[in-house]
Amino acid sequence: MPETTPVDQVMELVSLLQRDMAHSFARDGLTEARAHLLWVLQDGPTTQRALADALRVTPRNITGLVDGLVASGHVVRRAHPTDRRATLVDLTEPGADLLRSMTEGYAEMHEVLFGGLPDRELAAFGRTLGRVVDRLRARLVEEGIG
Amino acid sequence: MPETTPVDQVMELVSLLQRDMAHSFARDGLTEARAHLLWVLQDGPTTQRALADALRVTPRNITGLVDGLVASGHVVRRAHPTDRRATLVDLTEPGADLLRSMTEGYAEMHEVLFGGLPDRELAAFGRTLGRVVDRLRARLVEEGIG
DNA sequence: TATTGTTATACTCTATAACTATA
DNA sequence: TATAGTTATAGAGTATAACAATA
Repeated sequence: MPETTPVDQVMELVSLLQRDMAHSFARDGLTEARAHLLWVLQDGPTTQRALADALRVTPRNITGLVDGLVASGHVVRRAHPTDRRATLVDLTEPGADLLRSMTEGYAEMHEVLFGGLPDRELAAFGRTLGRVVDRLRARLVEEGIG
Repeated sequence: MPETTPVDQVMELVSLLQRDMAHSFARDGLTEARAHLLWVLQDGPTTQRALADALRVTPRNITGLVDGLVASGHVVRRAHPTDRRATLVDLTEPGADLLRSMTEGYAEMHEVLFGGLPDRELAAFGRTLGRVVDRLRARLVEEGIG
């Protein structure tokens, strides 16, 4: 019988989580990339340049994603108050509503994944996971994908 | 200061792992979708229909992915021995070599993520992760994404 | 000179629908 | 009738390169 390794478990987690999120986004009429952009707008109006950095894609991409979100009524482009080259992307009222529901969904994820787990078990899990994430981050830096 | 929750940690893990894998695949001249297809071929020659089910995409997609992998010399199409409608996709020698190196990379991932961790800690982590994965799987079934 | 965002172009992944060959 | 895979068509995400406006 094929044994399940911790690495298998992690990969399975990634796969399931991706499917779950893609499903949620689709239900909201969003793609993953657009949902990601909306998520970044939590921090307030943002230039397209900053969005490109946050999403790790080219500025050209942001143009397309923002175009889509403008068409769907979730965001608007506004003039930057001091830099006339730059454009600020900001949430509309419906966009802010959607982001709120996304935030609620994110909070509920804690209950879905960990609800009812003993505090000690959850704490231990978090400690180990923290180490794993740190190792992975270090590896990316090593590989120059920092 | 913004507190890091276990859900944040999980999301960070997913994000980092995706970047790491995309980087590895790109280094091998593969996209994520093509790497996934190659991975499925571990189990031997496979019909395109079975690949479509495994990758959860439409048969039309498999045509495109296989076309790409044929062009890059990683796989070949072969006649199905008994069903003349079906096509078997099989690894070439270079494709098998690449898959071997992917398998090695997968095995090394254990060392990257968990190397040097005490057995007890790793075992506890695996137990909790198993529960979390089960919960997530149950949720997908509930949502009808089974 | 450097930066911001756009137009132009191209590639990949994805989907649906219609079709052919076969079962 | 149903299934396997293709052609046709379309939309979304991604990239590079060239460009205009502004810093």
